[in-house]
Amino acid sequence: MRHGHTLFKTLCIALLLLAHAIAVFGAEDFSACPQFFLNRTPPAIAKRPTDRALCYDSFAILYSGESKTPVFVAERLNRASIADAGEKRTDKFFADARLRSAERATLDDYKGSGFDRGHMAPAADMPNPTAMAQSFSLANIVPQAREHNRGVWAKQVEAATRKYASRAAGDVYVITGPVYWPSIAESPSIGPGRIRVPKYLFKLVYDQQQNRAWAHWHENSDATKASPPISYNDLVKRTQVNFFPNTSPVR
DNA sequence: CGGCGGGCAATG
DNA sequence: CATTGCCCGCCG
Repeated sequence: MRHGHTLFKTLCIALLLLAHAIAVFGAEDFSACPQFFLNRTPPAIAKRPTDRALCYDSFAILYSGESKTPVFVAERLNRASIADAGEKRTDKFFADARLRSAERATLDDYKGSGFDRGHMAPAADMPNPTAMAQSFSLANIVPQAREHNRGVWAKQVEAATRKYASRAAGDVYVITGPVYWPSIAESPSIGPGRIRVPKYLFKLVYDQQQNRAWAHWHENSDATKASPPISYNDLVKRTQVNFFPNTSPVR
């Protein structure tokens, strides 16, 4: 009797710990890190079987075990977070142990591929050493054309977004991600793990104070030049993702 | 031009 | 493993 009671208590504690672990790591959804999403509401998207929600200190990832890249990465930037940014880069990329080995990218996949390991949530956005280190998870990375990554994307897109957030009155919600050919399976890939190479990259920026949104849309190519942002509605049409449910931003 | 952000690769 | 040097594009 006494023994049974103790066993029951132990089981209860184990279940609570498990539930807590799932919440912390966001294994099933983004309930552990809603703060990175406008109105604490993640994009409305039909999840594929290998998609996984991952929470980090300063960003959240919906990760695809099919493409072995993010589906999207969400951040919330503001004047304070940008003021804290500027950590020294660690450059320690790593295969993310939170993902099943069959569904994660490895360092080998990118090595010698000819593509840069391009951040979706940029390292330079990160406000502290932990977040900086986490940003080098390959779950936050896509194969990106070298000169695109270091040139127009780094300056006209990433740095420009930081600059905007540093001057914004309130929070700026940013969602960055890859776009593939109509079928991921037909998309080119790198490495033994067949990491898919995006056809396009987008970065959606939303200023909550002004209810304004715009999106950078770039072909993942060394030849890509700076281009004016597209509208929120155009991005929704091109990606078929309702990024901001129940919100209608203006341009 | 130097500095910065984003990388790669060779070396100990 | 960490360090170092190098490259690139862009900005002021």
